[in-house]
Amino acid sequence: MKSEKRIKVKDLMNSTAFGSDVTVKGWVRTFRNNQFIAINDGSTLSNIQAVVDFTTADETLLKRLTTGAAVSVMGTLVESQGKGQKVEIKVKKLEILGDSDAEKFPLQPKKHSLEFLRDIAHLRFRTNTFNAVFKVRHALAFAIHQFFNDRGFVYLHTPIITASDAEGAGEMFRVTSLDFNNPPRLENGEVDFKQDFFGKSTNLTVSGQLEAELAAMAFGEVYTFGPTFRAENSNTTRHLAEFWMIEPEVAFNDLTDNMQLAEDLLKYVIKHAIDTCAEELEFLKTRLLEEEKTKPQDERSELDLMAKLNFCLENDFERLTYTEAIEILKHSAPNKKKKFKYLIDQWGADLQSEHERFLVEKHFKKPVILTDYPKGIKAFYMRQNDDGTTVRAMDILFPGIGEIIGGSQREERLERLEKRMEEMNIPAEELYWYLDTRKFGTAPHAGFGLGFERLVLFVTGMTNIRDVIPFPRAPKTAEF
RNA sequence: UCUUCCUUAGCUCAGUUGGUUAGAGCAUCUGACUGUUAAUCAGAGGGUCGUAGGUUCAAGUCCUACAGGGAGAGCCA
Repeated sequence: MKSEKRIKVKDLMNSTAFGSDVTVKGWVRTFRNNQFIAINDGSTLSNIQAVVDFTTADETLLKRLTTGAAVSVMGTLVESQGKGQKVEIKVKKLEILGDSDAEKFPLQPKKHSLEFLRDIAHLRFRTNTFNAVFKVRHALAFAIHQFFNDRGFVYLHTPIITASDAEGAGEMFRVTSLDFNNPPRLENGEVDFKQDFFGKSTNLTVSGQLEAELAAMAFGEVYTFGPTFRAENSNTTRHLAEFWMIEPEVAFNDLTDNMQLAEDLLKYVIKHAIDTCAEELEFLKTRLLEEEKTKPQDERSELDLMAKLNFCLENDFERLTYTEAIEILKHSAPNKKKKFKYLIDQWGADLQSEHERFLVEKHFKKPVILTDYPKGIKAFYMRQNDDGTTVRAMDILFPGIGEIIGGSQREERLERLEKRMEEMNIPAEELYWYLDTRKFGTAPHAGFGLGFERLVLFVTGMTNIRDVIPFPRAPKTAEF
């Protein structure tokens, strides 16, 4: 068959060019009744129905129309006689581009568990659920760039390999070209990293924030959007060893500006997903409803996916300080009845997941921004309040996800910063370049980190973070 | 890393107080039907019950260890 120009299924579904010949290429989802091929080409969740005349068609060719096979069909676009679809293709020419052995191909035209699909992540793109999830993921990524671009931010590529292990944002993955079995050693037995590729010990980045701050001190507003690596042994539905993070950093912003930027960003990208992924979100909404049917009544969410997203757009996020949150928690029913595993008794304790969930899902029932945490439980670079005990930190908590954003106004005063680094045993010499921003033209500034996969989790209504990134990297998991 | 649950056919699962040759639906194969919508109907094949030990006359079922997976926790985004 000579190569006719292929038309995407998405463009065909609403076409009224009946009688014209069209070519469609895609993958067989099902072949029914020896004559109806459901073809999906990924452009839409919908399949186009191609009808073959089995009385004249080559029987051996029809036998090869198995689930998963790649096909090219040329035929006349007609109004469907059947009820399930408006248009279909009356096939004139059928070509199998790639066979798919029905005995071995693991996907069937039926529901599969997410756990099973995770094991065949190289094939799961071919399912409706993952088609929808990754379309939404794309839309969100695109919207993030558009949001910042429209506001004059510079997209900054911060390094993936870094020599600074000073930030303390978690365990790091070492990067080396030394012979792992026989590394050069110093006289005291330690590995001699002077002989390593970079002449020093290097790791994969855990954050681009410190570098972003440097650029913010020149461009005013910058953001990063790249992969981040944490070697934590975290086995949860919301942690990955390799994930994508968005980190805006804005000069002259204070914490209030920072909160507003974060809220605006989240609302903008969710709106964009609603506007551009109507079909996908509708599918995911239904999927979630089906999934929740298997749960007991009291564990089901009150709002469906679309209602939840719209609710998020229409309401201001609840803003309160850590201290106010502690007061609410202290007097909450679960605390008094000792239902919390960790009871809130005094100021200064770190909030546990159960407390965050209570505030977001039970008390306020909407996204919550917590600010002004005790300095003891937060990073060295956060701006210290005059009370001497709290810092200008903010965490944005989402229902079902927990912390989706963590950020702060940064400590721009050199002396305060150096003192805090000393208290927290952060080696100042290694971070001389960071401290230089405070020596030369320091200015108030603020920023935050948005966990991209957590955002995708929220918008798609999926519940395991490993199902919203194509090839998840997690402890004991690096397949594909 | 901790707690807890799970592992039976390609997939999803059932399997009684331990008791003959371990079942179902879907998928696959064969045939029928031919405007179907996860097509339908008839028939067939397919399992050393996660692995290794142990208890017992007898283990899919009870015990132990290990492996893999899920959920929750910690760490965080």
